[in-house]
Amino acid sequence: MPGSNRRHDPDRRDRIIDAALRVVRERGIAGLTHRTAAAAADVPLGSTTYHFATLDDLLVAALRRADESHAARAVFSARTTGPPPPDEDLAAGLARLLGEWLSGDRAGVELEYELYLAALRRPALRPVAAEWYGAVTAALAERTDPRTARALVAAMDGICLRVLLTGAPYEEEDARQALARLLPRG
Amino acid sequence: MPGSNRRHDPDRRDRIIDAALRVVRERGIAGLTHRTAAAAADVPLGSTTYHFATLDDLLVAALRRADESHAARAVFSARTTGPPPPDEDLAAGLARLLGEWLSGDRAGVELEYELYLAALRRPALRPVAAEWYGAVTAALAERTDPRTARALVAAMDGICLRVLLTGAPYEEEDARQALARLLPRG
Amino acid sequence: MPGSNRRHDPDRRDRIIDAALRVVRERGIAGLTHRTAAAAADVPLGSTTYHFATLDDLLVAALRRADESHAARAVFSARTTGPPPPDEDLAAGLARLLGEWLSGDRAGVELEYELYLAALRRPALRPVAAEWYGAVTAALAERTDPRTARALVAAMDGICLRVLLTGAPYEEEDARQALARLLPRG
Amino acid sequence: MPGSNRRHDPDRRDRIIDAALRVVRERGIAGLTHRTAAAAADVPLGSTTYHFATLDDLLVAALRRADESHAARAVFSARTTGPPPPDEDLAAGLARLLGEWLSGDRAGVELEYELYLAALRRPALRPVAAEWYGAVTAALAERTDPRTARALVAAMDGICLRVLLTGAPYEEEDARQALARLLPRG
DNA sequence: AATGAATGAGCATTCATTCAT
DNA sequence: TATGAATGAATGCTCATTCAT
Repeated sequence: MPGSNRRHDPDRRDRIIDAALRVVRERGIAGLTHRTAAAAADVPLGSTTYHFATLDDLLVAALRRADESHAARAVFSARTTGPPPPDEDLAAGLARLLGEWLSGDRAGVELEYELYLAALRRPALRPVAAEWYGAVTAALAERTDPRTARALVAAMDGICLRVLLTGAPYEEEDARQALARLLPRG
Repeated sequence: MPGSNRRHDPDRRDRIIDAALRVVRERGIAGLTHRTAAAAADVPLGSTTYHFATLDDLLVAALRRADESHAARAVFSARTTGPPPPDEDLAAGLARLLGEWLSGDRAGVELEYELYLAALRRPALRPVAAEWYGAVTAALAERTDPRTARALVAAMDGICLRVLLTGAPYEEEDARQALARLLPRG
Repeated sequence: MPGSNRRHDPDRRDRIIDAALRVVRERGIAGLTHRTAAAAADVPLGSTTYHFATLDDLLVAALRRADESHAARAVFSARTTGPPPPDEDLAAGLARLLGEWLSGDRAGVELEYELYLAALRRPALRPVAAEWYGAVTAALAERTDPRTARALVAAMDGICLRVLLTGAPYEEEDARQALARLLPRG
Repeated sequence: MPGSNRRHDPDRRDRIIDAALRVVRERGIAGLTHRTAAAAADVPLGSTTYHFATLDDLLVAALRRADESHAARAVFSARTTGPPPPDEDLAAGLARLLGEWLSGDRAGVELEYELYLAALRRPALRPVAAEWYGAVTAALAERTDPRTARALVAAMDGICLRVLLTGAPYEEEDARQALARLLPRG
């Protein structure tokens, strides 16, 4: 069986990280262990402990990668840069964006939020959370002033949180109106 | 040997909940197990599993109690009921309240937020989170309309989250201004 | 709430036994505990331990009741007594009977066999097993001689066992032929 | 301290299986746990869970080994292959074989039957039971046709079952006569 | 007579980590 | 360099039984 035991496997480390992200997506951070990562990556247990001596090492690597490929961030950038769509204002655009995000891949939404919220208890993750917050705020600041951008991000965060934590439905018109109020009055 | 084994202990359930809150405060939700709760409450392991068949049951009880004894809620009520303080508007009051809360017992703040955020991945906690959200919103609605109250709560949630997750300092004036914008325009 | 706490409940013991049988049917003997019986009977745990001090007491009572209401036994009697059906011989009738039994309520079949086989390791159940064996043999002996009846019962037992233990399909024609060979040659 | 902890122990898996068989022999399947197996094999608990992730895995291995080393099977082969003993026919040989088996190591007989019968409620064991059934039937089929072999095995199973479950004595002459009837009539 | 509370023992299983190869 | 084997600790949870009421 040629190739059955891949002795030289330079991508293995990367594949373990991807597998770890998959595990967190499906079973939460609490479900990430050396074993679950090894199983998801289809590598021996010893391989995960070899490449990531402790679980924290693996978690940090996973978060870093999640940050890089963060879907929401890309979407944010695409939507909030460039000339504004002619027929909708910023508040309506953001409200619609939230609606699309929340009604899309829910597992992905939860994955991103869980990683983000994990910073509450893991100081090591705070720089990553701060980076993400800064990136989103900066993207929004291109369409308004920085202070307003921070307020918008906070409000959007709180709105999403309510949906995700209480199971309440997302009310796009409510969100649009709240975000609109936060904009500077011409 | 009378009294050597306290078979009759009517407050035991309550003491276990308190112990669970202490454990979560000090070691996070991940540190809460039947065993750690039993040790913290100084009761046998079987006692925790008897009163709370699953860990989720214990977590729900803990979150509910945290809500009940939530300092912030009491303060909310005190601040938002009765005639408004003459020399400060609602936005300034809420911004000051957040500042006091965030600069007070930080471990307590993290405890409450961690329990609240845990609902993201634990559906059993969602009804409790929803209750809490509803109670806070209702308290605020007495000073404004319900839709505005929801927007205020979301914004405050998002503002706190940023402080807690990124380590950024709390900017009371920023918060005041954002909350003020959310109020209906006279 | 009238009747909500039924203080005097003379059928409770009986209901617990019925519940125990239901538990064994669904989860096997290994699944029968004071707790599962209490839950199935919708009575407090203390009620099961009160009426049946040990689990064995409950198990014995359950087996006795199963024996009484043994469906297969009734069917056997109905089929093997009275004048023989004109157009089928004894072997064909028994083979058909087995087929009907095995293709009917499989949980019931497994319940009965599990209780029966439990006598292997529980001497207390052997008299019950012996009684059942004797009853079936006696019913068959009315249509042939006792020695042949015992052989028929043994063969039927072995045939069922193969189906139940290996998952092999029941082959009625094979069974009919084997049973026919066991009959005395005219 | 060389040798103080035997990290390298290539036979450990085998010893655990043997220990499991010993446990089942003495305390029944219900008495087989990871812990009892570990204690009987004089290995740490983790060693049993490492080699057999679930109890069913251990049970399957035990049943397979019991089958392999099944004394009866060896005897079967010896008795049923080669030229038939001149002075006894197949039925008499099998009846004698059963008698020897049932009057020999009774704990061993019960061990094997208990493992075999456990397939009734444990689907994981069914393939092993089917293998065993097939092997015995194939051995017998060398002395007669397959259909007759299956009938003989079923009858022998039923005969043994009656002895084991009801405590009735084994009647070799009855058995011989029943098995003889099952043979094809020349 | 009946039962809620209690508890120590035990369960299968998972785990991070170590170690010999 | 890589990994199968190993292990002690811990996990959530179930249990039969006891006991005070």
